Amino acid sequence: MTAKGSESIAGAKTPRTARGRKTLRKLLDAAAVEFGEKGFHAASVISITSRAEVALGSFYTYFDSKDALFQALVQDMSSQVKSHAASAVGALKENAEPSALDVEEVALASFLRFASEHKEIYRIIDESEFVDPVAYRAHYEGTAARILERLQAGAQAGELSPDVEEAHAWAVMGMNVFLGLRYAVWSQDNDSLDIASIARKILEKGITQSSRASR
Amino acid sequence: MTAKGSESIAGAKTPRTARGRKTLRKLLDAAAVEFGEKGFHAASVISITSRAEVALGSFYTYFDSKDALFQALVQDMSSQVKSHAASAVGALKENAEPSALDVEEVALASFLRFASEHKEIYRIIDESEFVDPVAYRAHYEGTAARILERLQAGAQAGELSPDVEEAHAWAVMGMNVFLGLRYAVWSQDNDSLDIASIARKILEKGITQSSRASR
DNA sequence: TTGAAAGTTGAACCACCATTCAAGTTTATT
DNA sequence: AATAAACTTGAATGGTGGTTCAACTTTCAA
Repeated sequence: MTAKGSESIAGAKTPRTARGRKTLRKLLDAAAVEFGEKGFHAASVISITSRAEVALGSFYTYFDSKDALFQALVQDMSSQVKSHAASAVGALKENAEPSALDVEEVALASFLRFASEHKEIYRIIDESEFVDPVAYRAHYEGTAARILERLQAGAQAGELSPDVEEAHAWAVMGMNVFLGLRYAVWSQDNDSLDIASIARKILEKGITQSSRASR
Repeated sequence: MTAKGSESIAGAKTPRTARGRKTLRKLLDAAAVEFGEKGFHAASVISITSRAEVALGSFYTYFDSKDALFQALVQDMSSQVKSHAASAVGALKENAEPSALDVEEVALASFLRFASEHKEIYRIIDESEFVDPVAYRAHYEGTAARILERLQAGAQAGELSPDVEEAHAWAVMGMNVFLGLRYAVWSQDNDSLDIASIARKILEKGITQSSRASR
């Protein structure tokens, strides 16, 4: 779960021994589960430490406060979403020059897969609106900016309408987020790929130049 | 603010005198502001009563608990969003037989107007995910169901693709919600009508039958 | 091996509310 | 005017849960 192995976690005090690193990881994992299940306020520090099988006091060896832990988790989740999509898109570009729509479809499909494996992200990102508003805005503004870049690249290439602007990115993001909530988090029975291809079709004749859309 | 004048509020004890009705209204309005500004947990009962200029104890004359008040507010907000959009769409149908896209555009425009006048809705609905999960699901499932009905009516009329299904409704809802967050709640400088027409164009060639989209 | 640094432990502290309640005031009714 | 019902008031209660801390154990380095 959570990020890689060795880089230091924002907001957490960096452990100096192997034992410390193990404890920190246990705390982060337990916290992700607790916050995902109960939300920030209902999850107590003691519920987190006992899930992690660590003493209450140890918590404060690694975090200044319950808030600091939550903020660390938001950052971690946010950057995981980002890098997950980025690597899926990157992989796609390895082989051929994909169309802008291929890119969006793959980005959504990878997001859906990620969300169904980490259903906590929704609750954690959502609750950051109240616990860490700056991180909340940063998450969505950053995501929208990345989408907009892709769309503008598509416009540049002549595949998408030259009028694409910020609002289009927010519309795409909204679609993706809600499809994820409904079909990755709330239920699993639908195939992610089907959902992604529905979204693709919506975009296909929506932001493609109409002269090409008619084909 | 909040609902009309005389109907009883779900979850609140109905006052029997004019003085009581006035106090209840003050509490509901103060609560909407407090919850909107601080969120459910950071807003204390005493902060609500003192904003309403009412004694702490009076709160419990009208509500069984802080939770009950919040639930009343969620229901109120949810049904206000619903009826606001419904009446805008209803008004549109008075004059002529509008196209399915006209209907969606008007529904979004009215939602954006409503959201910019009631920026609290976002935080209240969002936080209901943690405070009253049943209401949270009900809100989004209900909204999606209403959108789907409209889309299916459009399909019936031959204007929209016959394949429209639940996922399309969720995609539209996601678009609308995020456009509202960005352009009605977070900033105001853009014209709601411009945003609604951008969304309309996205849908226009996305869910319109391609034979017609080519025109 | 040994001392210092790192990490662990859980009881105790404390601040913060949600909620209760008994005593008071206002309003409606006859 | 008189009485009951409705409503108001804010101090007191009780529980929760974040945070601190001093004693203890483990790990690391020389």
